[in-house]
Amino acid sequence: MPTVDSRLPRYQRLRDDMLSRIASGAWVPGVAIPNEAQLAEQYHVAIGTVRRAVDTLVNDGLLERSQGRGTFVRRPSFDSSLVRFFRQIDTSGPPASPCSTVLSNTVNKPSDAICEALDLETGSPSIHLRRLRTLGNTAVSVDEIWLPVNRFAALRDISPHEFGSLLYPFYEAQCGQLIASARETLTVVTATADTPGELNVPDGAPVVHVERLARGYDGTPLEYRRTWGNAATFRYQVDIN
Amino acid sequence: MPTVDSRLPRYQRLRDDMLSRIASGAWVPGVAIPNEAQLAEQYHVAIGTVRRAVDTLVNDGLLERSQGRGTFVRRPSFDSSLVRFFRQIDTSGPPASPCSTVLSNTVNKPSDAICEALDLETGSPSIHLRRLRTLGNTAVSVDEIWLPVNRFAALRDISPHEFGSLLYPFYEAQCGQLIASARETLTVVTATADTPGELNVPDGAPVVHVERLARGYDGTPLEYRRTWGNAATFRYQVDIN
DNA sequence: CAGTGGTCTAGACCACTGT
DNA sequence: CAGTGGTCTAGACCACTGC
Repeated sequence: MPTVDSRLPRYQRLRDDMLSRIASGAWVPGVAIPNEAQLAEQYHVAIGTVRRAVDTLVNDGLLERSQGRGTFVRRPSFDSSLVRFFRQIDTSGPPASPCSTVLSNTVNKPSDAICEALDLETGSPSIHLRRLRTLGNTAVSVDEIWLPVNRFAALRDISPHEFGSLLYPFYEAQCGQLIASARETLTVVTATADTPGELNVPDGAPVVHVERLARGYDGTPLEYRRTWGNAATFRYQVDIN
Repeated sequence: MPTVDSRLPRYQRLRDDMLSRIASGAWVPGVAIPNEAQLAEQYHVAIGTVRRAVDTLVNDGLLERSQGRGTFVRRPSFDSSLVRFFRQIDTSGPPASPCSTVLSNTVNKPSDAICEALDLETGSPSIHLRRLRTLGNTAVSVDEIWLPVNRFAALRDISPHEFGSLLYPFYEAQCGQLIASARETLTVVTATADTPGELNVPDGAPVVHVERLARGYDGTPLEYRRTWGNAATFRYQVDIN
């Protein structure tokens, strides 16, 4: 057990160490981590203690167990993202599957607020994507995305139509950048001249705005995103207790 | 271990049994449940198995452990309710604490949809509360609340100003009805003549609408609620991974 | 079949709470 | 101080996966 040896419980120190292995990329999504008996031996603890540490990481969504196969680093699925709650508005036709298209890929200087969110010097250039999401024949949302050039340089030479439908696996494949978590903030605004025209909402109509800051396993901010969507297509549900 | 003895793991059967003790009121919020050694003996299992069952209920927010004191049935706090994300709009003055007032308490026949949600015969009468929530000098939201008369009869003779600021503890004290969980659905609408006038929003302005169905420990629907709030004061945040 | 995670036990010892 | 939950151990056996 390296590093600090304060009087934290062993399973927590163990958890922290396993987390750093994930963050550093030593353990990578898709391949099994060492089995419980091996971990118990490596860390000189009982197998029950290993299980407990693994439990906490499974709970946090970082690991995934599969009986008989092993324990794996999980790729975040973002199932609970707010932007998944835009629904099809024209239900007369058949249910449509969502589709997304990158409209443009440029490099520019984002606002000071965005630089700050991404931990960049104010005025630094940044990769800027615009993306349209549709459901059936109607536009549901428009994304504006900013990425730091130093980590995402490989994206500069890629033309919009070459982007995949899912961006996060694409980031991983092209730039080796893994998204681990994000914070989203929802507000409601009214459409103005600044609202992305692709949405086709009249001025004054309510628009749902979602701001997202996504981070890597080590907590570094990797992506800043703003999404606008027609409020009429938005329906969000939570269970509480 | 009463009831079914299928091939579920013991800790799950144990969990189910403890859950039914909570649902039936045999274990009540505020007083400690039997200690782990006693439970282990009662159920004829090892203490580790008891701990595991308790763990799941703690995770689900139904029990609460307190080292050295005991394990208790938890009163739900509804910290993550959507309606807690209406914020003060006039931040020039001092930060204000939220305040809520019951405006009216009547008995009437709610819409068919509401009867269905509450598992009532269509056309059954129901208790109907209207409530105003303010933050500082501004109205943040208006609630319309429906409660089945058979369980909440004691509320009929209570005049609006006698209601407490927190309704759920009030339900518990007056009617012995405990709220265990709820489902909330958020949509965005535009203000019309039907929008509660207390909100002071102009026609056409965006309004956040939250629908809530709250249930008891046994899953019975106990309260149906609709909340309207000025969208400009709404800011909702989630962490995802 | 060997290897993995899942369940369960019985017990030791620690840390915190309230009297 | 006695009583509670919190940590940790070492081992047995089961259930599932993939070869």
